[in-house]
Amino acid sequence: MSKKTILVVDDEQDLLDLIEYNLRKEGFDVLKAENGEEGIEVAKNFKPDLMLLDIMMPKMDGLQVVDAIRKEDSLKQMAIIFLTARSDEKTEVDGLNKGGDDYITKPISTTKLISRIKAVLRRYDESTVSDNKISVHDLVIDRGRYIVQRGNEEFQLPRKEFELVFFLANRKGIVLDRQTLINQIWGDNIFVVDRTVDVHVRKIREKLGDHYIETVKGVGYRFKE
Amino acid sequence: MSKKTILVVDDEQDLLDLIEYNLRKEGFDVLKAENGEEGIEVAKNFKPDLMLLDIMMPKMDGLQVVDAIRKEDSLKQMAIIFLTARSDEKTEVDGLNKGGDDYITKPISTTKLISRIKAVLRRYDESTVSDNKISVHDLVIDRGRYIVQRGNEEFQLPRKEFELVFFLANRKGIVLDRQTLINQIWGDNIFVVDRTVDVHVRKIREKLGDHYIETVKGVGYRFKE
DNA sequence: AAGTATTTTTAAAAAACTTCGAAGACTATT
DNA sequence: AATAGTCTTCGAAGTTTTTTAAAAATACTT
Repeated sequence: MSKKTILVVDDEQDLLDLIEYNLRKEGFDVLKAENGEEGIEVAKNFKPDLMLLDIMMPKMDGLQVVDAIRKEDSLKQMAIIFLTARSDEKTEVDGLNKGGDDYITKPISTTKLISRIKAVLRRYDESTVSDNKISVHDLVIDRGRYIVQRGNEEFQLPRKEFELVFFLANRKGIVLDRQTLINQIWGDNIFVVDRTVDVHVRKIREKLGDHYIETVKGVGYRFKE
Repeated sequence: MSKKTILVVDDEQDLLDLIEYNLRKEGFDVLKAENGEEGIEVAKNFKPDLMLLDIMMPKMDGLQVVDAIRKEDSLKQMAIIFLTARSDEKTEVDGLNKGGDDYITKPISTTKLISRIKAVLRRYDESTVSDNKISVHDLVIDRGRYIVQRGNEEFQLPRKEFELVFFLANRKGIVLDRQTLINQIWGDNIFVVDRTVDVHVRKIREKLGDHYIETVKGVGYRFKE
């Protein structure tokens, strides 16, 4: 199973760093955001597997963030774990209907955090097995079968190419720069030259046709809206 | 598939109503009970397909309820999902050993609840239907006799090879990575080198021909659609 | 229109992955 | 305890994919 990405949203910079450090040590990819709005933005762009969300934040609080997220079709199936300042009855009840999968009270125990995260992700995997399939334009990109279909045609793309279209297609319309693509598909600590992305894009276009992936000069690539 | 009936057992009236509302919206029939004894009673009388069971309840707790139910022959095959106050490792283990199919932590996410219920019911249906014999393409794979037939030909595959084709054939089209195959066929905590899978695939291809199992480089194997 | 920056192509090297052949370990049966 | 059939591991050999590097093409700027 591939590397999971976790988005941590909290207004305390220190805590953010601490959590990041510990999650990375466990082999997760980590994204950070310091407030609700930013969190939503990052979530939309990167589709993390799980979001660790502080409930108490200035401006937009955690529950509002959840509301916003559950409205997004593409984010509906992301797991969410709340961070609460204290196990406060009221908060708990509020969260009940809001769509969190679990909650953890501060101060945070690292061990607890990790095991809770793993538990949620594990449960998630089981119920989401066949959910990695997306239709865009005239294509069906099916990660279960590792196949791209167009009508009766079937394309068997090699792994990196496949992951690349799949990733782009899941974020159609938005431009992703090369480094982002590398971080997401190759992994954060892998070093590859960014021309590599170009070559893969080219191969995809060769096979699927060049009207799916658009290049935005000076920035990166984008799946056609 | 006919309409499924779900029995919800919880001592909080509010939660009971909330859950009922959401389940009905999803097209389930819903039964309710406010304590363990009542739950057992209703279960016996109505034979629901699935029981949503709070672990923490006054008088008779959830685990006792399960004990009682698993004794009843007529209820043995009902699915059970636990509701727990918090994801507490110990409860988790206890509960799953006791014969629950899944558990959900409060606060409850409606979306999650629904998808979890569907997943469990799906699994149930699958395991009840056609368990031991499957026809794919020109093959009949019969687990009762450990034999694969093609026309008049009969192949007697050794156990591991057999389990492997059988497993793949039951999921035809979808790509399974080696680790998954190992976990499923060899067992979760058994350690075998993943080349082992390759060798078994090769043996199968030697005997049955190589047009059944396809290799997806970098990912795993897949039974041909 | 020339010059600069960026992307696309191409080709070849490097890395990753699968297959194959063979041998040793293990099991069950006689 | 010997035999036959299975299962697992290992190390090439053979493929395919991935990456790099460099030339050609394209877009952008002044």
